[in-house]
Amino acid sequence: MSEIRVRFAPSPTGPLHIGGVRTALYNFLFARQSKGRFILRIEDTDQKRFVPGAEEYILESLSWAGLNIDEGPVQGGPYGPYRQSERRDIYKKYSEQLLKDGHAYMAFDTPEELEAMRERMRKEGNPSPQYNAITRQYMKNSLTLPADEVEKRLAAGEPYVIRIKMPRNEEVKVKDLIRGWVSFQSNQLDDKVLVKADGLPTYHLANVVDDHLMKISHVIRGEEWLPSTPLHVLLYRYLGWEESMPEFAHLPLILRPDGKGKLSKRDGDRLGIPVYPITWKDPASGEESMGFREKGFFPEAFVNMLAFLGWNPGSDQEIFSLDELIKAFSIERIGKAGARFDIEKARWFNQQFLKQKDDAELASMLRPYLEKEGVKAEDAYLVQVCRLMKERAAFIPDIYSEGKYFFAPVEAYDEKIVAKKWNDSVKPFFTALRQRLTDINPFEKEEIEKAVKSEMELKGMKFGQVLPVFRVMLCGTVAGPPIFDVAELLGKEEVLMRMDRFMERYA
RNA sequence: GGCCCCUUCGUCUAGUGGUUAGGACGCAAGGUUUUCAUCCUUGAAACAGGAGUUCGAUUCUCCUAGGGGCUGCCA
Repeated sequence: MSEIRVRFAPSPTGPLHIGGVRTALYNFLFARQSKGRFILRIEDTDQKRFVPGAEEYILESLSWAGLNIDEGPVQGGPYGPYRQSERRDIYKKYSEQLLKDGHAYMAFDTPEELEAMRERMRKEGNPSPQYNAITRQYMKNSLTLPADEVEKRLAAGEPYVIRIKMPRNEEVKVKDLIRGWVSFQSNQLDDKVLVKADGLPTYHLANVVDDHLMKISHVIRGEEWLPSTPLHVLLYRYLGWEESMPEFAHLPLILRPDGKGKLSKRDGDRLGIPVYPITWKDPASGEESMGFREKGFFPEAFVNMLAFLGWNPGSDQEIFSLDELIKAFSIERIGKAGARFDIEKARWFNQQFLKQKDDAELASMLRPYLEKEGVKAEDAYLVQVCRLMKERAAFIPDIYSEGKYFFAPVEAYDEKIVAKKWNDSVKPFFTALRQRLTDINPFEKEEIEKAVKSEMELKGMKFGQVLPVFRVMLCGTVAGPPIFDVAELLGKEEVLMRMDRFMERYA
């Protein structure tokens, strides 16, 4: 069996969204499990849509997700260059071959003329006019123009495009690994532009030529490409490569969480959910869209979540490391239907990974967030905070946002609890407790608990009367880790200060 | 509009010509926890509709509906 070689071929027209990352992921998993090669090819044949920084963004996103590239523009490889704009000359040879063999022709129609033709046909009731076997007869191309006229135009340097000459009445069958055989009628297809007036190929030609030259064995891409696959099959045939044509697998799309349509940037803005792997700042508008990374997602969780959007292992296991995914992945188990992205499930995945991390690791991951907030804390202290908070967090930043009281004095007290529980019968209790705590050395949770309990007994009070108040004094809220743990970690001095502050305020 | 793809709980999905249609997220209830969270238990929740094939269809076929994609000198 020949080597498995797959490619991820984005165009650098903006940030990758999670559908793109998932496509990259499936390619990557397939390559790794079959000991094949994972190739990155930048499809930048449309210079008009080039967005600065997009290629770097793609690279960084893949790298963050742990999808290491074997061959690509940065790492090179035996079939480079891996940027289509640098392969200009390569395509020329093949477009000329198609021309020579009569499978393609030159068309001199200006964009205006094309638009006029379409407008005319729309008026005649054709909602999507095509440049095809019928209409090409009325257009300016090397099929309709006299040979000398063509020569003249060429000599004059008149711009032209090269179009495929779509055959009539042919059935073109596409074998898709996910959907089985899909067949198309060539009459329904149009004479797609293969080479643009600027001399660069369109996706269709470049993609077929490169996949062949780069010895791609499997084309795993989004479902939006299925309708143009018959065109690609024809191109392989006309170029004489049908025997070694890659296998195709068209992935179902990722749909938006609510409503209709596929996931888009607007959904992210509207629903406050990330749609990009890492934060993207639009160079034109300066607008920033937050990424999964910046939201606090672990790359492992992100990848795990993504893998399950359209694929499943056929077992009950849901938590997978990248290596486990590589072992378990199979194209056969990719679903056919579009998958709706669910932020709640994504959150759950992240929480599962967070729970697995040890306290020190969490602490070092939390550190950058604290620095951003201007919060200082000792390493050992941070580790302890993580130990107490990790059961309560789904994301690293939650450890801070849900546990600010570990790093700063309480700003706001839960007034409902204060109103309900802070009364004249508990006030003396805390005055006495404060005194008892003063004498505890070392200030450890068992001793603190003992002090609280014995004072409770003395005053004949119940946990429910006392503990919520103690908690609000120290944390401001009734939610949080076991209160004696919190007290110990805060330390005697801080605990006493917070008690004083509270009692003064609500005296 | 045309072409193509798709359709199991709200969501991600498993599954089979005869099953109590399974799991996960979320939701609800209960338990554990002095709180919150975790954890445990339980519950509600689905085969789009209609024909046909069949002793029997969620499963196979067709039709309908719904959803999605494509329909550019974009990818």
